[in-house]
Amino acid sequence: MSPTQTGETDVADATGPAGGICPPKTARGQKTREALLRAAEKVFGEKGYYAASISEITQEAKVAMGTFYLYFKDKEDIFRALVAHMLELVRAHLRKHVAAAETQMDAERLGLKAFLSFVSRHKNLYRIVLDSYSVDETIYSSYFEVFAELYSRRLTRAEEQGEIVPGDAEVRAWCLIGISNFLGMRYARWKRPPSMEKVVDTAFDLIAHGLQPR
Amino acid sequence: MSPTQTGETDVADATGPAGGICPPKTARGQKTREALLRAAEKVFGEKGYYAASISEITQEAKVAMGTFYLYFKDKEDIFRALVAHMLELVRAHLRKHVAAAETQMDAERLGLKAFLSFVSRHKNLYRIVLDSYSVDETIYSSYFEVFAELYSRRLTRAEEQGEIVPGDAEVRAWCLIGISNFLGMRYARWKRPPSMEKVVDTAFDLIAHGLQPR
Amino acid sequence: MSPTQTGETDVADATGPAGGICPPKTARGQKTREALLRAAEKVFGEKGYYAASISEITQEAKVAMGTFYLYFKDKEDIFRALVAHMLELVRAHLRKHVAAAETQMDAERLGLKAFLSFVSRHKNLYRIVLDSYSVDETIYSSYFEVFAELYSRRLTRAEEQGEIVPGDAEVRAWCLIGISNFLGMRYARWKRPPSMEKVVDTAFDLIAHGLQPR
Amino acid sequence: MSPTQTGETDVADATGPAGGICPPKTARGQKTREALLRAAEKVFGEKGYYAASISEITQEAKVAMGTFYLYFKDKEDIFRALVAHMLELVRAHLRKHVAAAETQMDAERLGLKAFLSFVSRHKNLYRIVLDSYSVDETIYSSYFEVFAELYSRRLTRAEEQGEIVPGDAEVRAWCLIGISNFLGMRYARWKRPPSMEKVVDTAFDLIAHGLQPR
DNA sequence: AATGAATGAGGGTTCATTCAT
DNA sequence: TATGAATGAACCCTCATTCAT
Repeated sequence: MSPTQTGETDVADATGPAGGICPPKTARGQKTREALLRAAEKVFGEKGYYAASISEITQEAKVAMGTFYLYFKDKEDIFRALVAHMLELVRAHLRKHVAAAETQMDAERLGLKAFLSFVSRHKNLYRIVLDSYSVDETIYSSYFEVFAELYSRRLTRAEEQGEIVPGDAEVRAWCLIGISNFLGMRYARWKRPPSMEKVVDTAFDLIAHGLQPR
Repeated sequence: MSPTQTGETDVADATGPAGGICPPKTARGQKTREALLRAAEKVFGEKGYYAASISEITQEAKVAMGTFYLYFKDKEDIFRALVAHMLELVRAHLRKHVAAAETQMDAERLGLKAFLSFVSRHKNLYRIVLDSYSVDETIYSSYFEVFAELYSRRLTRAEEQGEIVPGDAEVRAWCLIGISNFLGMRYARWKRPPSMEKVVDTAFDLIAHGLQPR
Repeated sequence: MSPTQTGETDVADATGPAGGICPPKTARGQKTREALLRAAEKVFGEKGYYAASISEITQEAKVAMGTFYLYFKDKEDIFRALVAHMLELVRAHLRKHVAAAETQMDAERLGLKAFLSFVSRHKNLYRIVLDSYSVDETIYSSYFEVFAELYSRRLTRAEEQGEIVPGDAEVRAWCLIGISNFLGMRYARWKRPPSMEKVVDTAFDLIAHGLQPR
Repeated sequence: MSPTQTGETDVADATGPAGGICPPKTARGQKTREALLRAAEKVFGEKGYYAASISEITQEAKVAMGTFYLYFKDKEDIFRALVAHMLELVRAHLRKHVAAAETQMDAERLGLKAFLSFVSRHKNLYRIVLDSYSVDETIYSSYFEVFAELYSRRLTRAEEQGEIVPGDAEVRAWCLIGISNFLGMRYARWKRPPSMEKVVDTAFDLIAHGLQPR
């Protein structure tokens, strides 16, 4: 799954002799751009957006400083591209693990579990997502909005199929996001972490009974 | 409720003109320190930690740059003090509104509502709490840990009194924090915000049924 | 031997509401001034003129910052007073130890030894003397000029009394100062320091034979 | 003789835009670095280490402030490099003038003279060497240790060849350094400077007779 | 005589971005 | 396409000195 280029497309008004950043035209250029994104994930993830410097990224990617600006407009641009990229990774991961679900609530359960397994392996994702709030509140919001819509759709469907008791899908969606988000964030950092099974069971029990028809 | 001085006490070895930060010895000094904290709340809240400069804070507080360093070691120090201060505010607000509750679940409901009303009036709290993650992950964590303990205790008590079905109190606590946190964060920014009544009802319904004995 | 007040007397043009620094009139004031000088010796000696701050001195002396300016015009003023004070100490020490000498060359020998013993007990003297060069070259020069005159007079007398071969007293004086100064500076810091006896013997042998009539 | 890079090599862990100070990779970079060192010699020499500011140095070198940090870690770093550079200059000068000497004591005489001629043309060297003491005592010490070894070796050889009476070479070395150092320092600043011939003759007479076999 | 809060100019340092090659 | 030197605005922080009490 290649990284999207959200950042660049937003800046049609880019000025400058070279006419702004354009997607790489050669295979070599493609390689360089990807190396920069990979480096950005590492550096932003480890040090945070503000503590990280572009030169650290270029060093990590083993290119010269000037090269950076051939592919990204500025520091924020690469960060946006990175967040979009990470979002894609999460969604792909969830899609894969939820595919086998037979009911909406089953999907919910599998999704929760998949999410926990994802973040426990990508702890840096959190640093990046949270940093996005200080960079530009809308990046942060849009990140979660993607999930809000996903959850809303699922809840609506579940309601239609009589799996759950009727209720405001949007509010419930935010509740579910809140649950998985906090569990995910805490899971990796727990003092004495309970087994993932147990976490998922406890949380899903709450959710399932909270929503089930009565 | 006066702001705690977490930050400063950690740095007894600080060097500086006056031999490091020392608590103000006169009433005038106390006033100045508080003015700086108030200014910091405004500036950090509006612009975010990294975009804010110390000189903005001192200008807002109407003191000279150097005065800042009489009371705080650096930008991070005042930020820590501020987070601690805000945490106190939230807790005091919750304490007040939950006092009247007769059952634990009643307390849960009142607390959720109180939290939403608090954050809808202190939108800056969010920016500050989220920024704390980039400043120092542990500030962020410790902020939520306070609530985790509060919720855990309440859930344990509820379980003892037969109000809810048995289950892991810690995991459930993080679920509840996730819910109130995300609802709080979204509530102020909702496109077409539903009434707070409705949000609280929907969320509490989920929680109450999710936990109730069966 | 009380510290001289070189600094203040040089600044008759001091301006300000209080009409400049005036020597303390009360016994209490005298005490405070001396405490400041003692503190200055410690702080300047340990950290160097530029690394030391006035607040360190006032803290060491256990007085408030403002008090400093009741007794000294500024940082440089107390430093000058301190150098003058130290110079007095050295001279007094030498005077005492040289008193018993019967010949000029005997005085030379005893003086060299006394100087080494003085600096090996007052290592900070060196830091202060050398710092004086960056503060104001003339402080440094005047410090050594005192010794140059002392040596010149002694050499002239020695020559008159036939103890030594005739020669330019001033140049020789600087040679002797150079010798005692460098030995003094090195003595305390020697890797495996030879006995002071040996150092003095070796150096005096060179000097005595270098100057003796032939 | 190019300046050594003592300072920089010590700080491999330096952080910074370009990942710390690295030796210039292009001829242009080399030029700039040298311009900075030349500027530093002028500015430090004229104003002293503490009174000099980095921006003065960069202005003198006609480069932007930021450029400084491409080649030097900080003010102290360039100062160390400068001292090392000056030391090289002195040694080269001495080597050249002493080469013709036939005996060790002849070398001593030529060296003394060469040293005086050097410092009378490079008066700033003194300010720099003396300032080095306040910057870091070890710079100052290491500067003189180079000469101590040089003198020690020469004296040992002289002794072996029967040119001088036996004695502790190290103590004598410090005596000789003291002499040339103080004469050098005073020579340029003498009120009514005696001819250099006379100074050298007087001092060498003292030294030669002080050491000659008897 | 003493206090300690307040001042603010001044300097060091960083780093995103540009530019010449 | 790539390089890496150069830029300079922006900001943090220090500390000698003044001032009100």
